[in-house]
Amino acid sequence: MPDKPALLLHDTLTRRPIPVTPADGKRLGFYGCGPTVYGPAHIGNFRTFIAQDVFRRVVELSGTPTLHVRNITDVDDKTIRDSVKAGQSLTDFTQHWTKLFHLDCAALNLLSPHVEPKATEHIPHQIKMIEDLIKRGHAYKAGDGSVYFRVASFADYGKLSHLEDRELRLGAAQGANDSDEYSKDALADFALWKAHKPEDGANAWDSPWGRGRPGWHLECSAMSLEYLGAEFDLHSGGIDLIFPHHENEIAQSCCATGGHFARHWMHIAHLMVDGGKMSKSLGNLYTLDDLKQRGFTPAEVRYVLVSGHYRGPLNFTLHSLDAARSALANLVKFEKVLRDKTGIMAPQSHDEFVRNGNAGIFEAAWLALLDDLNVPKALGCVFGVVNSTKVAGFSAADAKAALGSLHFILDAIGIVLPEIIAEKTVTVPDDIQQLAEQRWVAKQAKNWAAADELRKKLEAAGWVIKDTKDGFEVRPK
RNA sequence: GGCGAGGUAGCCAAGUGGUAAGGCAGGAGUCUGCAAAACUCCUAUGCGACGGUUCAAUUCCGUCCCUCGCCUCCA
Repeated sequence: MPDKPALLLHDTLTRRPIPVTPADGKRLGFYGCGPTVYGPAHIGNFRTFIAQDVFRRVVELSGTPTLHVRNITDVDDKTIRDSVKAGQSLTDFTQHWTKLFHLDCAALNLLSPHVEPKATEHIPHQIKMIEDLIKRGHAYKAGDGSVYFRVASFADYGKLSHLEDRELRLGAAQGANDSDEYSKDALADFALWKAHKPEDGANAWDSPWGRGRPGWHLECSAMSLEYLGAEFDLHSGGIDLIFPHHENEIAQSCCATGGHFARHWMHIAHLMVDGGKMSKSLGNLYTLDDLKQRGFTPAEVRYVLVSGHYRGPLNFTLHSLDAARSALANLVKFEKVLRDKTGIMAPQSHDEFVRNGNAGIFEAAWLALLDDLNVPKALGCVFGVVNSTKVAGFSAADAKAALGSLHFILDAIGIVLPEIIAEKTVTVPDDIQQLAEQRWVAKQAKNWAAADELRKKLEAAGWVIKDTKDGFEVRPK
């Protein structure tokens, strides 16, 4: 592949754009922190997963295969608490929400990770890592049977989040009585293994330190090691995970393996709603189902979530979904005009266009994607091309090339055009059809008053008439 | 208090040391009996405020105001 430009991606650690390349020169291994499955994921969660999805698509379309690992967190305080509340086993409870998560992912056109490991299925891996950390002097067992990571033992701690002298701040940040933390040597130390507590119920595993369960951060370290190795190409997640989650992962992994862990860090900014933060109490925390119930499609939701740069906050509003619908409709129209020009009547397989595709007339949009995944700029470029392209002068071959390029760029962003509305068959009730025909007759007779009267009647019934060259169409309003 | 992100038209949102992409919404026109569609065109002397550097700043620097995130288990 001659001089394919690599994706330039901002790196959280060095705070500058760095070309994304696989260390082994073949396949790019990356880990994305997945959901904690204790309820429906909200659109803020999906903003992150969609950004990771676009990342993967761009890398793959630029010619580099990926190995995508995204975990399922199926054991932590909340999953335990809520499964107990629901009277279900932890497994049943988390499987339920995992299933729903997968449905949402599919609806939003997210590529499935190649590996999707669950925390509960990697307890031995996590125990092994704790043992290594104790052996190397980075962890210690506390009086209550919990095991903690000794932050002071890792000189690079804080490098990712750029937090300095954290110890000094901890007094202020720490709640007055945190009974969970009494046995730690230092406030900054964090749990690798949490000793069993009564409220954990049956959710405990045997370990060299007694029954208990792994700490949250550990699963990602253990599972990334298992599937990607001690060092891998990129790690990503929501911006809020920088500290402490990713900082702790780095500490654990580097100290346990002696490797350097992730080479590149990508973090996605938060989604805001109506100019403010999303929160349950404000009633502005939307799930995909919420929006579907309001009549919006997952494609529209994806369009909105992708329409702001991943490193900046994005303001979500219901109105933006309306805007997305119109914008998508315009893309559909453009696509149809091109398709008509090619003479291809039936919708072709999306893959067929993409497979041999290249950015072509959408080169500028593709370059925007390669420059730190600038999707909003790319979309601007796409519409610029759509507006300025005179398809009328195209040959069938031109149209086919343009069609392939359009699908290539849309595929990179993960946009799937909705079914063309005009092609949907709608059953028109007989009485409506009759009225429409009466109007047509009146129109032919140039009886405008009667024709308009009938049009009004139809509109009142919820139907709209559109005259065409040599006939008319009746459609639901 | 520390670290970070951001404040660009009615709404959403790119971008640049040389005079503001794109989407939505809105407006005008052509064409249609009307309507729809289609096509054409228009819509920020302005980029939070105030200073500074510069021939030139929305873009660089400084101060300030506001919003949002993180500061031990929130994407």
